Amino acid sequence: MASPYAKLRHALVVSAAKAVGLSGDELTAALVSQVRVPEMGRGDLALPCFDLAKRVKLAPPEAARRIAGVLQEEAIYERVDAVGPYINVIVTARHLAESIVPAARTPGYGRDEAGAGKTVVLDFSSPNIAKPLAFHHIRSTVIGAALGRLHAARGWRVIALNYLGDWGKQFGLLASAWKRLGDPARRGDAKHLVEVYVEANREADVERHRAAIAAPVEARTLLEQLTAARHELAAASDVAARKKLESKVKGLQRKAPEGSEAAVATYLAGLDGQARAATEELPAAEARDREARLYLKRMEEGDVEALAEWREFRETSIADFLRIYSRMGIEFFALEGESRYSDVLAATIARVAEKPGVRRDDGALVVDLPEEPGQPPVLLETRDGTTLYVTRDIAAAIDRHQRFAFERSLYVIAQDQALHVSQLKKTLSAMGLSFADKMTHVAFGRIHGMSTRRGNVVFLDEVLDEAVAKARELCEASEALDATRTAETAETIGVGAIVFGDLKNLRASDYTFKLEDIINFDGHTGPYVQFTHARLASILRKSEGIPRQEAVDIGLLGTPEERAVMLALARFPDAVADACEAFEPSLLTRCVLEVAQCTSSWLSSGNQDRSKRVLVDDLALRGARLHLVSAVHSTLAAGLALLGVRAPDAM
RNA sequence: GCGCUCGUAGCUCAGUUGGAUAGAGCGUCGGCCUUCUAAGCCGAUGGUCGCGCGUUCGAGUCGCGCCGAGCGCGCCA
Repeated sequence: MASPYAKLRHALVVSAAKAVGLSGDELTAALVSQVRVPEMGRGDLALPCFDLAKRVKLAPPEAARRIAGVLQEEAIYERVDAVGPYINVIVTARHLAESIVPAARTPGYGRDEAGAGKTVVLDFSSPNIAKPLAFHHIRSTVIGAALGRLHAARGWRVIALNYLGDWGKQFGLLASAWKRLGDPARRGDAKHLVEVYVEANREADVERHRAAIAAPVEARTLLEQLTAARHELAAASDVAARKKLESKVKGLQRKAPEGSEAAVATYLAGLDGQARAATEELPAAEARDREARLYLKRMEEGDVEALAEWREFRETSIADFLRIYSRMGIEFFALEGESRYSDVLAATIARVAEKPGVRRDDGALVVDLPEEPGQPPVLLETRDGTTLYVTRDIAAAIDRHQRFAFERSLYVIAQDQALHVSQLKKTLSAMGLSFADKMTHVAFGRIHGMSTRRGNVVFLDEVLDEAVAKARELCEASEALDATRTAETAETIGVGAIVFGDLKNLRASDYTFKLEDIINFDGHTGPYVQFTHARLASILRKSEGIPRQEAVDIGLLGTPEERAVMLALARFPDAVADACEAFEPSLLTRCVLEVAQCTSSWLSSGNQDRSKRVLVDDLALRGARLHLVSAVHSTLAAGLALLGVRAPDAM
């Protein structure tokens, strides 16, 4: 079912084409996509006539004039202007109201059946057990959950999978460190597990120790290179050579220590000290790293004791994750970790090995992708004989296709992993599995500026708590809110602000995390939309009932504020469809914001001019306005629900 | 070095397959609580769209070059 907005565009294009003697579905489709909202608020719709004019060999302004002349005769247009090569139309308020408001009040407005009979598998959130659910996990979690709801709204069967990182070396690390660092009394405490893991990771970080050992030499080499490069630059005369040297010096300066001679000496001495310490600790770190690998090996060989330990850690982490997911209203079809595939890995490797290009290299099993020269090969198995995550992803992809026969399989994973996902798809393709084409990497950008109070991790849970605390202050001060509902409403608003805040950003671009911004509820935020929704609910409560559809003359609507609200509402179904097809929830977020903004202006206009209020004395007008209120109220609620944000009726 | 992403207002970001005078929010400044909820509304301020060529009737958008940023690149996930 087409949206009211799509119908308006379609009608305009069909008439315009007919006016110059053209028709046809293909032409119509092409023209519909050219229709836009005119600038300067000079109308409801604008059609640039370049394309149309070309087809009938007229100058664009001439074509626009002719078309405008014909459109003027149509009853649904209040005004038609040809401005140069553009046609701007204003649709009559009556037509807007009649075509939009009843549709928007229909339950299920924005939903359709485009995905009926099809299955989408979504892989999202996917935290690693033993590590905390950190703030950066919000992106995959919230984008994936929104895409699931969007697909469901379009009739898809949705399989939401949380592919836990519950297998791998990090378990060996945690288990072996637990014996030394763990507090037996706090076995079931997820926070304590994280503490142990972080410390274990630090201890066994062989790379970090080696880097520390190499650091003093590297720093001195850099300084020498910098000095040499500066001398060369001073001596060089050729312009091209100078330019090259300048950029070299600049590059070196970025990495080299700076400051006075004394400061540099102190810095180098510091590095020397760190290197000595690292040299001492390195053997222990290597031993712990080896211990962790061996533990994983024992797990993969089915060692009962090792598996029991692993299972317990896993349960503790999962319980904590589920608590946070439930705060955000997120449910999964299943939490299926990598461990699900531990039994079929050998068979998977054997199956991949049937394809040419699989070879042993320094003990490790690698797959060459010949069509990708210069690209790194895929590693299936380490020289220790343990598997890597690509191996497990291959097994998982095959399994998912067998179980769900998906039409789409979406991997909501950070952009960083682009190479990994593309290798996964290419390996599957090379194995002759054509469903690889149905797999899409829904990549998202990084969150910068995670200013932290401890270490490098901001816990998602803590950010939610901060936002809820801020919301509670406001709720306690609110006169509109019943005191018994403060806590519940604060949770709704605080969590909603965080979820909405993330989904407002274009998924592919990086964004900067600032706690102050994220818990600031002023401006275009989740609480802004929720607040608008609450105001509408309040009006409905005070209205003494909404008249039946037949008893209302909806065409009485027509102030500029009301027109703006209706036009914004008309685009809602398009936003749902577009957000789903582009895997871009922010398209819906922005649409919802626009509806809320127009509505907010509309409602506030009643403060200056009482005749613009919804609850006016003229009962016919009041009835029509109440219908618009109820249309916006239900649409905002539906939009927020798709995004995973609750809509309070008072705040 | 190779590959991917990106550079728009003081800050954070939009800008629909190339279309009219590049838009929001935050911030700053000024109005509006006798108000269907001020978490709001109205107005002002603020931009050589990184730089330079090119394609086009038309470029923030497409191509090339340069400058700058981030990420990835065999035994972690």
